[in-house]
Amino acid sequence: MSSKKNNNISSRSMGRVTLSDVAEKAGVSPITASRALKNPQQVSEKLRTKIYDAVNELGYIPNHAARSLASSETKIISVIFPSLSNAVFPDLLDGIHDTLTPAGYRILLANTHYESDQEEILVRTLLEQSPDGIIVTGIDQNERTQKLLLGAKTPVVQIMELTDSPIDMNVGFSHFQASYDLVRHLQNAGYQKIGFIGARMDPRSQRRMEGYKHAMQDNNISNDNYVLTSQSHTSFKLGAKLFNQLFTQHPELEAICFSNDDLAAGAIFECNRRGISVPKDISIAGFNDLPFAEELTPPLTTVSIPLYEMGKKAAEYLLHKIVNRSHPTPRQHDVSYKIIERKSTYSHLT
Amino acid sequence: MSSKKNNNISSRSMGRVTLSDVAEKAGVSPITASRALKNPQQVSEKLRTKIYDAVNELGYIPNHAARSLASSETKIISVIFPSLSNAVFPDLLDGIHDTLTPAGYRILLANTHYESDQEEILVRTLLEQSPDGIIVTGIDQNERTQKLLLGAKTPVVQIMELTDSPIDMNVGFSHFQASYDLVRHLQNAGYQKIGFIGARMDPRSQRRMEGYKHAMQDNNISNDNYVLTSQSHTSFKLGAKLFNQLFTQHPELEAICFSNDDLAAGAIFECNRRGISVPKDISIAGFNDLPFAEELTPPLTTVSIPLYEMGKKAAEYLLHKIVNRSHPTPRQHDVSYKIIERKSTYSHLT
DNA sequence: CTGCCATTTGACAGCGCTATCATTTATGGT
DNA sequence: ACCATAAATGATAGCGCTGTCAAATGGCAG
Repeated sequence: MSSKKNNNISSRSMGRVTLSDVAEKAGVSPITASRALKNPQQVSEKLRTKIYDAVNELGYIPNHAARSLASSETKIISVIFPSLSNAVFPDLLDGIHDTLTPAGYRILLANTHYESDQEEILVRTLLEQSPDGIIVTGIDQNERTQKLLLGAKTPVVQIMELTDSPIDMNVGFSHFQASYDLVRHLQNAGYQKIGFIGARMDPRSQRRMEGYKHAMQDNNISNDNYVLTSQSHTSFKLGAKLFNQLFTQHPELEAICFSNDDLAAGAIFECNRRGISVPKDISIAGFNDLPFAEELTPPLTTVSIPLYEMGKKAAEYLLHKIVNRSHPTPRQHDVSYKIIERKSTYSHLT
Repeated sequence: MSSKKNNNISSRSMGRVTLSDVAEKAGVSPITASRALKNPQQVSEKLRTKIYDAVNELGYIPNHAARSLASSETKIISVIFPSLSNAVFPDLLDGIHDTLTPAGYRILLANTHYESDQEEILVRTLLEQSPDGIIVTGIDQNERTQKLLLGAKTPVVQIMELTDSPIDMNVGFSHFQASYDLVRHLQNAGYQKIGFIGARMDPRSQRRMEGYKHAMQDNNISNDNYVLTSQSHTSFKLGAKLFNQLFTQHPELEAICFSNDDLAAGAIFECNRRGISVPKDISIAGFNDLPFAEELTPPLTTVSIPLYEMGKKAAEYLLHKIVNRSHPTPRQHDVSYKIIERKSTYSHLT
């Protein structure tokens, strides 16, 4: 009765319930059972019911590896982030997840810890899964990584930043422009001596710093001594430390832009502890508009990024290319940003 | 020259470079090439070099699906979390990731958004990948989910909480006990009228509330009116709102325990805004010891959880079972917790 | 009742890799 | 030199599923 190999379960098969078992139980051929699951409308209702019953009775669970091998579709999207502890990435991931999961895709996640060698290794191992799409962070993949990605002929979205020559597709915003705009905004509000504090100095932090520098130059008040950076990992404590360092050295500073909200919040906490009044004694601005930004005392002026939307858009771009076999036009999407002015800066106006 | 099918590339194969191509180029049989990649020490150095050269020259990337199908090993671990925006999970995930990635495993991530029907669906789809292991959050999987998990004969770790009857393995700590201890600690410090504020009220929040209630009962000063919960999603704003509600109604309260740091921080922010002195007018305690807890004004008394370690341990348990085909003894690991006393509570002592 | 089309079902082969077992070649002790 | 043992290589046969194409079935006009 049962298929020839069922009698002596081989060590390889592990006794798993297969589609053939289901088909046999339902009295149809395996291929019909397959269709009943993948394209139900192609199978008469009578057989379909029988097959579904058999599936439930046997507790059949499809084998994804076999399906992928046969159809060269994996329904897997690989996502490579530089970090998870940085709160922007969980938000981004949520957007990606909520778009892909309903479409039947699963997410394979990897974390480079901001090391670009890691990125190459991870891209390589993730490509072994032949994912149907890949999302990578930033636009600074090294050449070999780019070649790998290109060679895989898999849809790719570079996320977070904007580039004129995407590997494939691109969803993000200009960190340079955002930072530039923020500084110009402060300048228009009357600030002149503005400092910059950054940590980790990954490519995006770098570009924010460049935005700051250009804005200062364009206003003819650039001063390299007003810039302080650290290679250390971002934290509240580091924000406090760097703030103390820069502000002690340059008490003439009127405002400081931080490369992210965590550092800025650390500085505000420190000011509260030391009795330095923000924004009267010093104004402070952050970047990202994390949830705590508006809760600080004083609330933090910062740049808001539509992270969840960015994740959604990136996922949609992938799905578009998977379905239509060609990317949406344009292949680049600018999600933009918004300068959020709060009490940590606007004293000079009044 | 080339293998029989190479001439007319079939529509299915998509012209991918296969192991046979590598073998042919290196002048060996496919199986030897396979070994050179998986168990290099089994192949003579001479052939190994040839094979590696061929791999590089052709840009060969192994097909994971084929490997899984043939070996019934997927090198995939599925992780199911209820949320990513809750900051505890990224930390946990980092610990998992950093343990599994060096061991050659990849992470398939899914997010239930705290919906238990979602959990069942996700478990089902993730099982289709035949993961080599699964990590699920909490111990309250519904019966069908448990059966699925059990039937899959895959190593499973339930994480975050402790249970006497794990599906397979269990790494976590007792939320009940942690909360109980925190309240007893406050009582020992002289507090009597202690309130509790909770949100989202997932199983872990529930158990923390139970811990609070039992500690109050054991001290014979239990009062149901001192408990306020909401089904809404946790946020700073909600913490502030619930705090206002409870404290207005019960100004006699001396301390309030919050089900997590976010709510507690929201309350502290609100107190700062309203000029309520913490801990003089009201003491506040949180849960989780997120990075911002010690930076608040005043710093927050809370319960510290070794999240990264918990993730690591869970991953190690999986690896142990995968390698040894039996779970570590004991199959349960208590990562414990630590009560962190900070300025938001200890005024009564002095 | 025949013939034509659309719909439903099935047979076959193969996706790319590895477990298993058989075979060949090198190693070393007497 | 011999044979016993170990190490290196290969042939075969699937893993579980689906693409492709062929066969069977049903419906209906003439």
